[in-house]
Amino acid sequence: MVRLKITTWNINSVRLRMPLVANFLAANAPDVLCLQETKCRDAEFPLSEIRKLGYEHIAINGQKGYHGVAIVSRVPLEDVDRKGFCDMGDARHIAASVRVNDRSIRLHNFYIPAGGDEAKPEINPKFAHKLSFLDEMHEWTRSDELAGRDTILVGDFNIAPYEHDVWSHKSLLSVVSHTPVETDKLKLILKDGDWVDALRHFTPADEKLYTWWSYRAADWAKANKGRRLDHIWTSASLGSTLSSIDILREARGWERPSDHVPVSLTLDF
DNA sequence: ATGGCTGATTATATCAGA
Repeated sequence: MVRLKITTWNINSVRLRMPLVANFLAANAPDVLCLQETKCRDAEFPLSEIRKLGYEHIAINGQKGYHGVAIVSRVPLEDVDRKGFCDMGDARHIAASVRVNDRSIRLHNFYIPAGGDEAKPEINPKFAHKLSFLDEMHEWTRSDELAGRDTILVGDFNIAPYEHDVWSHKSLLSVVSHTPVETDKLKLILKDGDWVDALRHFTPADEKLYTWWSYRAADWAKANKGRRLDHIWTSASLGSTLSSIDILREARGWERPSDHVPVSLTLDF
């Protein structure tokens, strides 16, 4: 049997939090770590520090100050690709393939736009961008590029699609990340592509599941007003390989933490 | 009580996050 463990983590500045990345990799040893919000240019990415930890294969798509995604891996990465959804010049996607036995598994790492404050696309261009991004992503998931491939979509989707993906469904219905227009779009992509929502695959629908807790709570753990913004979806072809998931809640309590925690999926081939 | 915070920037206030 071959085991593959993949983690997604919105790191909120990879340079600032490099010590946390090192601790996480040492203790959890995923094969592949997908990062979002790296917040640095490619030339500023801490390549050598990560390589020293045994993760020698690194694909990055960065930009100055904001956004930015990366895939770091212990196993070779093939066919690295970066897509520019919505033609904004944003670094919000990077893809690479890993080989398991005789199968090529395609990984797509996403940082979907947050969408700003107002859930009204006519007055808020950031929310309009988020909705357009979802529409483009939907089209792309139906394209030939994905047809018939073993695929894993991961990342910070910035949407908590289901009632128990937020601390209060009622209070958040008008809050960007949980409004019906965006959760409907995400659920349509999920359904149309026959994707497996790996976190929910292992967790009953009525059980609360969060991957993000705001910095603004006086005591994040006590308030526990979380949202499930980070996701791992697999193609149906990988359904039988899904073994377990892990949401590393304790990472939210680390010193100078990201507001997102690492989310991992283990697959057995 | 969703913003009370956090991070990056040719900074000392502004933008972005969500």
